[in-house]
Amino acid sequence: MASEKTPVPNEERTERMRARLLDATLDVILKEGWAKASTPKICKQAGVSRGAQTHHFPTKASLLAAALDWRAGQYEKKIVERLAAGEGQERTLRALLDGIWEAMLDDRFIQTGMEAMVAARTDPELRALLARHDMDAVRSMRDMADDIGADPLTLARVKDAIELSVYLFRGLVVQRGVHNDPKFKRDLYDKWCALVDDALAD
Amino acid sequence: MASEKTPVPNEERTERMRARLLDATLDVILKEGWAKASTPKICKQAGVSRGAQTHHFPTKASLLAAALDWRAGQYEKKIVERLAAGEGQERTLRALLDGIWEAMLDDRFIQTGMEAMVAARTDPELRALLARHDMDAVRSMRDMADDIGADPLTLARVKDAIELSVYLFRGLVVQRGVHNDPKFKRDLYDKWCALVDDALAD
DNA sequence: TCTGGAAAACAGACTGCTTTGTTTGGCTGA
DNA sequence: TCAGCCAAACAAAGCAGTCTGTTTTCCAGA
Repeated sequence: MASEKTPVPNEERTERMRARLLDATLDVILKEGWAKASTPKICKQAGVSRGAQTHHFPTKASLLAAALDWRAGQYEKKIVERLAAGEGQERTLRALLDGIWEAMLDDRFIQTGMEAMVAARTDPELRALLARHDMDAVRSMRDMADDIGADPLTLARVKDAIELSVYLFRGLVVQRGVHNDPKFKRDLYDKWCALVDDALAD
Repeated sequence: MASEKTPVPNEERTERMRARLLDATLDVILKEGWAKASTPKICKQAGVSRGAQTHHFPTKASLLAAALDWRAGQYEKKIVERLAAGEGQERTLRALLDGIWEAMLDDRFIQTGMEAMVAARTDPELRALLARHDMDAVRSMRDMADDIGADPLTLARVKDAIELSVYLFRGLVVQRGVHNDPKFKRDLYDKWCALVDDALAD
């Protein structure tokens, strides 16, 4: 009658359930903050029983770690995609900064990352995990400068400018938690770009 | 005999108790992180009963708010003192940045501030409080540039550079929770100063 | 100056709630 | 049948806020 049985393979079921949980984990961290992100809330957000959650992720720490791993992968992908999108246009430092800046504006990835980084200060396991993610992220941002045609000396300076930009943007993201004013952010970004331009155009 | 009774005035008793609690609050946030800073832990750290804590601070939120207010005041004082200390030497942008940078290295004030700022994103009351603190802090940092003899046009640029520095340093503080490498930090600071020098020396 | 009650400061127990991890049992695809 | 998947109940622990009782300071009136 009504029940058309479409058997779902176990492997796929597992994959779906994990994805829903990881997704919900980031959602809850984003909405409630790191401190108030509890497993019951995550399960409710995901529409999953707590039994299912504990089956796939026995401890809360394992769930959070998996979510952050997944997050890092998605973020990396996002950066790469954004680079590929601007394949045609000229490669300038400004274009790179614009790309990083826009990627940084994505709440879901950046805000959860900041929450995790701050929490990692007092959590050794989390710290080790994020240290790896962070090194990868910074390195890939620096490497983006390789496409700019530049002599080795200025290339190093450009890469340093990019790295500094990353940290500055992170500071602005934290700032955003306190004042969320798009215009203010935009102005500051423009000032930053002007400063970098002046510095590198000697 | 043995018990020389020196009655302590209520006013002073209150002041002492409050100070111990506020101090312990920052200690616990620093050591355990925002999420795990509970009132029992704070009381234990302060060597105070929970009854006393609830007497002076009926809710946890009121305790945290008071501690952050106190922190902001201390931080302001610290900056002013540092400025006064270098009264004799010449006022340059570099000297100002050095001062801000050193003040930023103080765990007790900065790390607790970062924890609070991130938590404030999902806590409207905390957010309002920190928004005020932050505006005051940034403004006072900008005002520090007034002592530098400079024409109005470059003065504005110097102030912008200071503000950008503040956000950059905050990004580095967050970074510090993940990698705490003094040399790395120092190198990055030097690169930053070089960049600013290049930008403003046109 | 002395004194007795009011008010404040403090201590500790208790309540209701939330959280995390475990366990028990039914269900489904292999 | 059997192993993995999932749901719900359960146990232990921790937390915030309230309440009761004790000690200390304050202050007004004799």
